[in-house]
Amino acid sequence: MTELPKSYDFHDYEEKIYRDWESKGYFKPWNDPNKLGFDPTIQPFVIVMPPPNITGALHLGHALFVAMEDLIIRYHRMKGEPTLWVPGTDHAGIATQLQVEKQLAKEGLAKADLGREAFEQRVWQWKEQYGSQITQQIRQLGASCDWERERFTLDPGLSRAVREAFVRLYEKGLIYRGPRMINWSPGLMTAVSDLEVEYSEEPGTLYYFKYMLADGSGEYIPVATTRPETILGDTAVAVHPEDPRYQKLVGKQVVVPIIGRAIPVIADDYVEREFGTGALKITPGHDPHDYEIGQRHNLPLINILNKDATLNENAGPYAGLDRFEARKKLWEDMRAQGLVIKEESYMLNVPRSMRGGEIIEPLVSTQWFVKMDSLAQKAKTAVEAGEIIFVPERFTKIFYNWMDNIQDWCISRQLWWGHRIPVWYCQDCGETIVARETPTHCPKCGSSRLEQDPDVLDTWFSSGLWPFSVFGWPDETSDYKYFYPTSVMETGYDIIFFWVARMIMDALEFTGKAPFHTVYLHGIIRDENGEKMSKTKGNVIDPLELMDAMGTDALRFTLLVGSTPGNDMNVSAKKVEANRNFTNKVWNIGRFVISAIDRAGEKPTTEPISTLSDSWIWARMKQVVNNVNDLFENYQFGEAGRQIYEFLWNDFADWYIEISKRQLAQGGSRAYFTAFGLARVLDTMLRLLHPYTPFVTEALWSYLKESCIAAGLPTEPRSGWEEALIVAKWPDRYAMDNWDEEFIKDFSLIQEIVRGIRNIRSEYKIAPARKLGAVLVSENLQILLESQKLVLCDLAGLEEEDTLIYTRKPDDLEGMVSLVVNEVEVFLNIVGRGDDEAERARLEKELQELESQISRLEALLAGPFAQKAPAKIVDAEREKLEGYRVSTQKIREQLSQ
RNA sequence: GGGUGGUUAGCUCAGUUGGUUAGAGCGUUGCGUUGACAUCGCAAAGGUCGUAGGUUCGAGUCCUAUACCACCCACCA
Repeated sequence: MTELPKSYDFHDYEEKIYRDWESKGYFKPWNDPNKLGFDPTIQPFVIVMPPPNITGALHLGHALFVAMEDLIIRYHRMKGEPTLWVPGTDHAGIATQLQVEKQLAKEGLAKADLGREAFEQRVWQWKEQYGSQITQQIRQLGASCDWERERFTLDPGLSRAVREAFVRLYEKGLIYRGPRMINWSPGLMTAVSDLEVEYSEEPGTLYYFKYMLADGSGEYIPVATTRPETILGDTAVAVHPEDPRYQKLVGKQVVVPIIGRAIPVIADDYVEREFGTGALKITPGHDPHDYEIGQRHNLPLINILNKDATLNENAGPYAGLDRFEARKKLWEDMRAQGLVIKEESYMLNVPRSMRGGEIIEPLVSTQWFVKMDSLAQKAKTAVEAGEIIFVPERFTKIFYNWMDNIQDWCISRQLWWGHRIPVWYCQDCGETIVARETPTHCPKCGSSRLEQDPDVLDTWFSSGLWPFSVFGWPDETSDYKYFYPTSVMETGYDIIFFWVARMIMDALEFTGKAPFHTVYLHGIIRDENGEKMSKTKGNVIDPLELMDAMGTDALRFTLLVGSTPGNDMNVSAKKVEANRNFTNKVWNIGRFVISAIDRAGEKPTTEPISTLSDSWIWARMKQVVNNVNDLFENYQFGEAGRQIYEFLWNDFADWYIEISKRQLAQGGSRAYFTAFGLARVLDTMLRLLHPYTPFVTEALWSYLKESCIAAGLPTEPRSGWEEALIVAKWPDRYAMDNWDEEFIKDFSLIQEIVRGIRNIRSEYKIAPARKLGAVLVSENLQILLESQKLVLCDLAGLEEEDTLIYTRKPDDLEGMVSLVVNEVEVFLNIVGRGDDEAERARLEKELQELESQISRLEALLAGPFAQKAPAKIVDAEREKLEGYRVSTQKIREQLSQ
């Protein structure tokens, strides 16, 4: 006998259940290449977890992907596939370095005080201390991943993979080093990639000024700029070749304000004649377009910025000033010299660093780059060939678009935390050595004076290798051979370019295989008003708090059911609360079922004929199982969850359990088989629900199992109880029989009658406890009604002895309240009901509604619909019309009495 | 400038081969402790599915145009 507490207290179960799962090894694939009896022919199901940053405290975005992946993993595990989910964390170069620098700052230290080695050590310390926090929180979410295979992007093995990848790309000529225009982050003091720059619209100024001709004629070319300080780096002024205003000036020299350098006027058709003054100052050192123009015209390139965005010695009198100070000062000086024409307010698109938020400066710098076009084309081809599909599909186009316009990727970062670039420079002969392992001497001159490139690689360089580096690549390990390529990549659409695209390119390049066959993309989580959550807005919802207050299952269910693939999702505590109620509902369904089983008694020798209710709930359950299977195969987890929820609450709890109470009270074989039926439905539904709410289902299922065994209930068609729900068999599709539909149809009629009677009771304010007498009349359904009399009485509050069922209307119905459901007439004996007028009005209203439906259907069936629509659809409408007609006629009769 | 998503009940959202009275949760209103559940039950109110055209026997669902919101890509000084 199991007595469960009245409400589900998740605190009692979550931690314990998780520990139990893990200790029993359920998170590990049952078919493992490192174990005896391994069968390589069985296809595994594999997900590699998008590694969260070690800096991260768990946020709802993590909670969403963990819940989603865990759902997919649990589903496949229950289907019996060897299932592996590889967890891990990312070293997150910039983010982590900043975090540690912040910590140092509190001690009054800068990283330079420590020096590189000590600083790196400090970061490792930090990682030891805080890096496990996030994985601990992921456990709390119920993630059933194989923690023995946990990886970190800076692990020795994965670092080796990074060097291997770098060297291979270099040897193929796909990695090169050179001066290029890059995005420089003065705050972070490093180069960043194009993807790490965000543009924000901000009000600013367009400055108009004079570029005086060098010939002293006093003539000038008017030029406009948004960044006056870059004037100091100008090496030409460009005009459109066919611009009549300036044509004659092409080839002449003009003078750079203040510093007096003479530069040429050139012609280039990049210049738009209509924009600004039609003349463009060219700063090849600090503008991507100017850089290209400079290349075309062989212009010199002047860098005016230091790494911290102060001006350097090329800025003459402004050297040492911050870029914005210099802008102000220079403009004042130019005004004093009469070079200023005007200022105009102007909407700027300011490039800002995604991380630090400060303004990015484009400048020319020597960095390492990956040549992308050939990699991208290969990736695109693979997707076109269907080797990888995106869910939802629309992201395929976005993917192609990026691949077609891809730029080379700047991969070097001027940071200390990350994968050091595996390149050494000979201090004697200047040779560049690119190697997998640290070289001892220069292969060219033999010198041992080698210095490694000080830079590290973009964090995403190692992330791109993740799907295979976690399995030991470049070694052909047994894990790599069995588990790679993986199955599904589940992640947010916001990192398609950063990560998904690069994984695909890298995998094809290095392993020759697509790294996964499906990319499932989820959306971004927002607050209840659709705004992005941010600390400054103060609208951040902490998943840990939610879990603590409402339970992990409630949070998971909310995230899983509230989202549609690829769409953003608004989350509020209210929603989680609603699902907390659902977990409690499930708990109480279990509580009821288990107590029924405990009282089931001895197995009787004969099995009674199933009631309509029994057949109905079973048929409905089969429908749900089949739907859920279909939906899962199409990644429609939200809809599947909703159907499970609806079935459990609205069909099973609200109707069937209520009905079962009477069946249980009847005792004997009826009670026994009712309990058995309850157990079977609950067992099946817990299986379906488990991937969503693993804890409450696991807890309940073990009680259910215990009770069933104690009661000696059979488990067929299964041969016995599994060890635990997490490894229990997933419900396969059922074959639906045509009588299933009949059960559902018949039962719906009973439901409609019950609802109709309840409705009237409510209208007439009849106390729920008060039983009513009733007369039911139906020519054709009398047998069905008779068989369901008890159900009707129980659910609609009718007095059993005063409830009569006829095929013909008796005469003594005077003064009873009536209603019509299809061809069934119901007369309720309501003493002390309202006046006849009100009753008349009610019937007339109903009649009106029916008549409008009838005329609608008559018109429909008289039109071309009858000829053109499929016969099945037309017949259904005809049948409906017939039903309405019968009902109308009955109401008319009642009105005429 | 190019592209994507959204616009459905007071609020937050479902609605995948177009099928004919459009669904849920929350909120609202009225009743209520029958052998699990007040984290509950019963009943009810509430929507011309952004707008305008079109295709079709039939459109929330497909096509065209358009408005507004959000986002992505590109970045004309």
